[in-house]
Amino acid sequence: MSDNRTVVRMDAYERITRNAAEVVTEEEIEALADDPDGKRAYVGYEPSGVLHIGHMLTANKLIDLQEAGFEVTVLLADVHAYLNDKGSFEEIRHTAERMRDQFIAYGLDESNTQFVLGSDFQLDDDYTLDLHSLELETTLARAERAMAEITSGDSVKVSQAVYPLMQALDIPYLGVDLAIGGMEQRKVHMLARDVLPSIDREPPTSLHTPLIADLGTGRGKMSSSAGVTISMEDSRDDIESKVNDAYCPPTADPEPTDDGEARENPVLQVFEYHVFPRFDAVTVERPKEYGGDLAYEGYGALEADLESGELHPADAKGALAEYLDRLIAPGREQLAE
RNA sequence: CCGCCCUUAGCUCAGCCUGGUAGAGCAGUCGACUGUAGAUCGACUUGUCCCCCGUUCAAUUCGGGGAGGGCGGACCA
Repeated sequence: MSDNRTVVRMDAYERITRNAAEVVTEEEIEALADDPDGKRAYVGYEPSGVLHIGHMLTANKLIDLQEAGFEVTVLLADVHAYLNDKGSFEEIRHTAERMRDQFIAYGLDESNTQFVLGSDFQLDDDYTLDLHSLELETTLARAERAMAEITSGDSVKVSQAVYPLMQALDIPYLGVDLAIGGMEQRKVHMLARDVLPSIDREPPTSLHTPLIADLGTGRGKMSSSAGVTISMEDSRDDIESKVNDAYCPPTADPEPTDDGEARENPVLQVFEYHVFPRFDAVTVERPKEYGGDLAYEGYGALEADLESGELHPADAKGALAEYLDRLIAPGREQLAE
């Protein structure tokens, strides 16, 4: 923090809640923002070895929280991944180890981030008995609903009903004040709020990041399993090509498809949720014939320029690839070792 | 445990009755047109037809066995 004078000072509440799709509850977040020091937030990730843009979105929020004074726990959820049919336990555990370095390379503050392996505490006797207690409190239908957006595979296993209950239980066991996740996690967090009091634990406050639309179509949500994603494995050329192929009408509010399915502008979304949170200023390089370079200090101005036609989507894409590459380069180098 | 149905391209499925190694839509790839993408045209690609055994000159197709998935198995009808 050697040069704070050029950085716009943001108060804790604003930094904590910016770019959030939802916060539960507003009052609880305000209380945390009033005195963030020593408070702990967490995200759980199923280990995948390589960080992708979905991980990066919640990681941005963790960085915000660290800058607001929070302490941060990253749960490398090896047991969860196992329950979600992601492979053998040994394989999962191995990839979990690689993930830690990926997060550090991405920009989490190493001295202020606690990495915890799920299996380090989720197999303890007390935990197991508490888990069974939550199982007793929860109908199968409720657990299945909570998992609807998370489950992999086409048939629901008993393990996948246990999964959200463990997620709930992790919160008190990790001593967490604030649970972070994408919007696909909201039903799990609501379940946690409902069931934790039954074992005399505090219901958690949660904050959910938005889901970014599929890069290629602007429809649905970007997924690492289907469609195009961006990860730390991508070369500069990969990124340029993926960004160039992205759906990008010259507006922030595209027309729905002929079938009536809603569409977003994923290029703008990536600027909003990935680029501007990490860069104070963004320069769009533009050939002289089209008016020369443009500079932005916030997302709103860039969106407005795209909307008005001042900024052409092709130029926006060029800048997006450049800044995404800067975000990914450290992780890519780390992977290469 | 018992019964019925399903398993064919990345996805949803047709074909099998009347055996001769297979199709559609969507997706994807490549061009054209746009200073991006999309839309729209044009061209193109894709398959252990779930596995094993049997019958047959020949099996995705017929028979048997197995695996995976779905639904059902009080009463009422």
